[in-house]
Amino acid sequence: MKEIEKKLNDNGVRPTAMRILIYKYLAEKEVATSLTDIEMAFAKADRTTLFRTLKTFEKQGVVHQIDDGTGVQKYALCEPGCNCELEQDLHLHFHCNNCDETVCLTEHKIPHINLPEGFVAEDANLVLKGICDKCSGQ
Amino acid sequence: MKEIEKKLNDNGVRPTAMRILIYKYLAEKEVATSLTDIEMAFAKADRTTLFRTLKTFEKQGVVHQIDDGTGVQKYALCEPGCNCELEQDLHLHFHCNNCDETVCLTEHKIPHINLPEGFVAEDANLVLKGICDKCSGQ
DNA sequence: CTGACCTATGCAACGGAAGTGCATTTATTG
DNA sequence: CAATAAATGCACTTCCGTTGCATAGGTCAG
Repeated sequence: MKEIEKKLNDNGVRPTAMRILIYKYLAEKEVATSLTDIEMAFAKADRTTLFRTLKTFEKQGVVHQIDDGTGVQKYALCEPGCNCELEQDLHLHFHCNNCDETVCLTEHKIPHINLPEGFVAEDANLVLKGICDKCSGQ
Repeated sequence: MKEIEKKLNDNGVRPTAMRILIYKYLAEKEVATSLTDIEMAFAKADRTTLFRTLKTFEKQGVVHQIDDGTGVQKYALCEPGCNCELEQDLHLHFHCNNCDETVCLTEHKIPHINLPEGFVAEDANLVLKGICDKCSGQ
């Protein structure tokens, strides 16, 4: 518990009870999580609070946002030392068509792409879809 | 005009007046187009009709859907000979943060990625964001 | 030609999700 | 303890995708 408080403090986020719980939830879940997921888990909490908590986490580099093509924004904790905004740190995400879960493949960076003249890339998003390790093992 | 009719027929889409107009609009626009874009251009037409037309086009391989991370579904005409569903035909898309337009880079295929054991990729989506050729020239 | 039929179109409404404004509570600091 | 700032909760809006149902319009068999 204390580590979470410290982690949040280090990122400039005031460690309120709610925020610690949300952080803990994200840490245990280990897959990309939507606002609605969190809402289900914390039925008492207000959607707005959860929404703003995630936005705060994102701004302060605690989580990064993931667009996995489902049309729902998801979030996952940043790895220690993760610099989401830097192009070389962009890892890819895998969305399982079977269990509908999305995971970060932090070891797999997005390869560099040679663009046509005039195009300047600042950011990239790569999502692979298919069957994940848990589902393919069945 | 006749070519469009033929093209639609060849793809198993009945070439109604509306559909020909929509096809023409997409062809002239040359960038990924949202339902709302089309709605603006055809103020008299009903949103549902446009929506269903796009879905029909998609199913019949006339257009492919693009998720450029803006949270809005977009569509673009398939190139002749494009097999959107095949993995080797997956090209990448470029979203300009300045003019907000998304273009297909049909020449640039998504590079093959080696996934961890147990992961089976069936589909992929790569979106680069930055400044496009038109905007960087200014 | 005509009626039966299928398809396309139009209208209305729903539902999910992101987002905002404002009031209230909780925490921090002088 | 008072003053201030930050976090939380409630209500509401907007946007977009989507569906159900009724109608119009083209197609085809008899």
